Amino acid sequence: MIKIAITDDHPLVLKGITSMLEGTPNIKVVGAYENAMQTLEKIENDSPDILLLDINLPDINGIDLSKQLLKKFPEIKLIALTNFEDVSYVKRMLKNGVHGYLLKNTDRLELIKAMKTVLSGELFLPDNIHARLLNQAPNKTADSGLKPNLTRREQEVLVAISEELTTQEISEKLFISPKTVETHRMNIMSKLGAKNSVGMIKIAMEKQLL
Amino acid sequence: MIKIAITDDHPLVLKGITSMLEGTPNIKVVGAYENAMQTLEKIENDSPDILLLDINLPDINGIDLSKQLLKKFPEIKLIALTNFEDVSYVKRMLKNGVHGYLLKNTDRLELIKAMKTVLSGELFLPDNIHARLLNQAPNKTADSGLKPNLTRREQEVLVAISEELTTQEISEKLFISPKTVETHRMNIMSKLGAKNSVGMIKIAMEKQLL
DNA sequence: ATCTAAATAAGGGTATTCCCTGATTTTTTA
DNA sequence: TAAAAAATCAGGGAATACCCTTATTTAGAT
Repeated sequence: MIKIAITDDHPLVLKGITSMLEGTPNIKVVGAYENAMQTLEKIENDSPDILLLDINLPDINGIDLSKQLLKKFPEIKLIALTNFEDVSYVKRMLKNGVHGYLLKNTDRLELIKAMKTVLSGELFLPDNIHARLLNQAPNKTADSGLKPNLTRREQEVLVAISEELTTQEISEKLFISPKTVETHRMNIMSKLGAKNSVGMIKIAMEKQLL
Repeated sequence: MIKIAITDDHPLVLKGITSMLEGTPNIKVVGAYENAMQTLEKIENDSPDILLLDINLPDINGIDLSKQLLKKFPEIKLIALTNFEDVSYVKRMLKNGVHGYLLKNTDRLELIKAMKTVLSGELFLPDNIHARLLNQAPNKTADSGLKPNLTRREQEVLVAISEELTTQEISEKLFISPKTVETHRMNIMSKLGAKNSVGMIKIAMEKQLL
């Protein structure tokens, strides 16, 4: 029997995961905590094999909590729960010894797979993020559901925008019309799901396109 | 019997809400949709009284979807599901005629209360967000030691800009004049040495201000 | 209590981005 | 070689950002 505990300040997530795991043989949810303090208080008594740990907690951040937990309970496997926006956190948590991470829009199968993986001593890294995070080298084989593939020209325009150039300046730099630059910019924004140039640069940096 | 449907691309949320409402008398979850398209396709057939609608959907945004839904099905009550980051969206959705909103870290009681409220024809606005909106909860930037000398307000404006909000939207979020927002933005750019908002966000991310 | 930094606000612009539409040419890929 | 993707260009207008200046009110520090 694998014992699971969850720390998340969203009751919805707590309920959701519990519900997902209900009826799964050999897995039992033994604890559900809403913040770091509660986790530290109750986890010893519940003695879970795995703790699913939300990164955004109200009291202290997931990084500090994971450090403390790993120090006190080195036998517990930690899986970070995260939205994909939290990439930088995840990186740091992995460095701190967290055993895996899951996107919050995970499904039941992945959840179970993650648990088996970390229990076997391996790291669990969902491959869609994994590619983005650790695979700095552009691996074109991966189905880039999350990493939008910009064309060469779009990439150039993106870089130019990130250099604070105006449309006019970019057009002069690349020897194309300002209208073309605008088209490229719109297409980049569309591909990245950004509402404006600020979002474009933010997302591009998070996805390591810059 | 109150019929509920849910639109959210996170299976966790779907499961969580369904699980929360299970066993509640007079409430039944009749539909669960993962995106806007599915919602539009299936909602007529399911004919829920209330739709819980996530604001961040993969295909189109919650604002557009709520507009469409309210036009086609004016009798349906819409409750926006949101993280607190989405304050500006919520405002716009309320303007569009949405009947209430819930934080995703809601609990069962609030959920049920929200439903009863909107069914009675009133708006449901959870008071914790209300307080947040009114008080302008200071963002927790405890470790401001390393950072350039941005003031608290500048920090808030910076974050808002990074969330792709316009000057107008930021002014509504922070309850200050658009001109003040512009002043803050100018001062931030000046402090960071950026030529425009793009540079501002880029530098801010590099300096880990975001 | 006084001084100072911060936050607020506005006028009056100019520059730039954003958005939609529609289109032609070039390059890559199946 | 045909089809698809990429790159090119444009008009026209709305929305937003950018810039400089000045000024009052508020809050924090000595």
